[in-house]
Amino acid sequence: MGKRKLSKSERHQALLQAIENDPFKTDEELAELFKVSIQTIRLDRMELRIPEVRKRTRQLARDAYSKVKSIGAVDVIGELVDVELNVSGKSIFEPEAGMTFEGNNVVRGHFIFAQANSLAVAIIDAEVALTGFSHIKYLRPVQLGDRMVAKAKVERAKNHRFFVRINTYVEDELVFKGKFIIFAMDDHKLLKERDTVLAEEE
Amino acid sequence: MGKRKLSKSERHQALLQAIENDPFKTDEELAELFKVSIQTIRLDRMELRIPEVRKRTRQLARDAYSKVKSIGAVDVIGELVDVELNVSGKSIFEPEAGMTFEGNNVVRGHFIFAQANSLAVAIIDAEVALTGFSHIKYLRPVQLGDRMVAKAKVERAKNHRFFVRINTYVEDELVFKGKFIIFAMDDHKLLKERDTVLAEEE
DNA sequence: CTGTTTTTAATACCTAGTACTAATACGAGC
DNA sequence: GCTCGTATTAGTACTAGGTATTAAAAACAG
Repeated sequence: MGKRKLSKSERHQALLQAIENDPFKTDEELAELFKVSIQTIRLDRMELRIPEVRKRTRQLARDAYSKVKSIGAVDVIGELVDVELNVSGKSIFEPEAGMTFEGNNVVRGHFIFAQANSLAVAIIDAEVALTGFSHIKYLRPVQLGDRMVAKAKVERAKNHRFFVRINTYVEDELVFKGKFIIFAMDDHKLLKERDTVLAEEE
Repeated sequence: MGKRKLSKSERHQALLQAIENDPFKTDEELAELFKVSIQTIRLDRMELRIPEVRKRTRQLARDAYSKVKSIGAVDVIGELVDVELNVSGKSIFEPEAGMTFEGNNVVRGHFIFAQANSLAVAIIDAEVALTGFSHIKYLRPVQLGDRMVAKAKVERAKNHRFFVRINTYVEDELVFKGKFIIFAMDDHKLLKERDTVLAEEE
């Protein structure tokens, strides 16, 4: 695999990736991985505003714990513009304070995800939609104050399944991309019933 | 609320509770909470085999991340004995190494949960069962080598919803209790379809 | 070859602990 | 009262995984 020495910006990209798919790595491990000193990794993290491993994992734990993970339950994140049902759509979202990591101004990934997810669901003409997803990629960190534009395109539709591609941009720079599979359901009695039962059980 | 000084064992109980519903508390915060010194808290944690806050949260993060939380996907945890379909059941489970927290021998909660969940699902006579749950309580830590006996009783059944109470014991001492709601479904085409589609999308 | 950027090094400090030793307080029985 | 044993608190040395800062060395670009 890639052995030649990476440039700073290449390393930054690789670092974002590496931490994305294993947030538990310490600076020491990352330094070994990229064959640079620990200090270099720390500088990189500063520039990329990536918090230390303990804060990263604490945040992960908190997210999971406080069930903010009920992303599916969020109504709509972002303002819808240009919706052509079952074909394409666009949404604009400006993250607010409280959506960032402690201290710095980098927007937490699941809000970016949530905007994309909301849009994917919104453009499908169905009463109830379930999402499956794959090939999600966060390309650059998004800052507080950035204006996120998500664009959706339905690539295929088969039976009641829609394959939707979402690209999210900040000032024409791609920050996120993902493929979503939306299941449109008419018969949604089951889900509704489940919710009401859970509610009735206090 | 409870102001009088707690005895050691009372404090131990309270400590388990406190950490259960906020695993992010540091020893310092716990010490303030119980009006004892940090050292006392540390001694308590030792005795109860509760790891430090950083390990607790790292574990939480890992659990959430590695989606071992796909507990629903686990086939069956524990050996079924005495099953009377749609009425009651019992299962026996002896946790193995690897199901404990790093270092000490305390069994991780989701295995206890998984046994209960498995049993609840198993005693319901249906092709596919979805679980909703509530009122879960871990009462005492379970050690490696403990033999966990889970007992299930169907309390109510309405339409295709079953309300199941599970109590888990170690040597006749209650270690876990929970109420589960099981949704029995005949028409499980949707779920199956969802899986095959996700698989076909590599 | 000089100037700038990038990388590495070195140091002091921080949090939230472990591991250990030692001193003190508290209650029960006599 | 005093004494024994448990419970609690105190104190010290050490650890991981950092932050923050200053300074030196290396790499590269014109």
